[in-house]
Amino acid sequence: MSDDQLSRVFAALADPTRRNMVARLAVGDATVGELAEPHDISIQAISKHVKVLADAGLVTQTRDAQRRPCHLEAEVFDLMTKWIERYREQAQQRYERLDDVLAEMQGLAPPVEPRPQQGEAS
Amino acid sequence: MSDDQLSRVFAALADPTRRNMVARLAVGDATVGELAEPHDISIQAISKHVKVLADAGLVTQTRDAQRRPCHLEAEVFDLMTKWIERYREQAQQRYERLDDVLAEMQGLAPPVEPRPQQGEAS
DNA sequence: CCCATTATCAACCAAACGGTTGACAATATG
DNA sequence: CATATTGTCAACCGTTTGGTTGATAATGGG
Repeated sequence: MSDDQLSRVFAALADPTRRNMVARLAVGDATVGELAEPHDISIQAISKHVKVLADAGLVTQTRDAQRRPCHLEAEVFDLMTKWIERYREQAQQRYERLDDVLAEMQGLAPPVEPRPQQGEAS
Repeated sequence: MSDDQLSRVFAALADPTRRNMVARLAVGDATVGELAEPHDISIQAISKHVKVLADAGLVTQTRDAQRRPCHLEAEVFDLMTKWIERYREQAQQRYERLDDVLAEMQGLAPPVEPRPQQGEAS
């Protein structure tokens, strides 16, 4: 997967409206109009969202008369998950090693200040 | 995980510079300056990227003299992966059911027409 | 053939984004 | 204390994003 497509996939899923559409499409294929129904925005806006999802490779469209049924492509999810797992695992492993270090330190050197502070309460 | 944070996490990872920083942090904690080094942009820009990652919960910062070491939080990855898996699985299952249907259709009359009616999921 | 339905294209707009530069806060050290 | 180091804040700027409305394409039904 190209870096560029990965960016497009993450960006596509960063919008709650589009995540809703993905959730709907996971249930079954749907036309643009059907995707629009639960939302309070114009069908043109939904059409644009579909285009974003399609450009990311998350959705494909076919034709059925005037309708353009949208279909969710499961493959892209796998590729994205792989990227995530790669770094999650590394970080997790480092964390577990840290646990070992902390366990070893118990009863030895003075304990590290547990929560050294967080500047902002964002 | 709130819808809002999920949006922030996906948005944070949609930027290649930030994904690079995550990759670097997966290897080990790093200061803002260290994170900036491989990139050709100002340290202020990097500082902003760190803030985006922190707001998404992907990174925490502590203090060490003038330095602000950044630490990758593995937990958030799990939560994101869970969201993804939920829909990937549904789509995959539908795909497999479609295979069944196609197999069944060979030499048979079509069963009930699947009516993709409204089905909202958050 | 005309018209209703469905979706896209085009132009526009406000807000957010990713970058810049300049100022300054926080801290260690000569 | 003066200064160097490290990072953040603030203001600004061009581009992208997510929405709008209006026009138009594509198609099927009466």
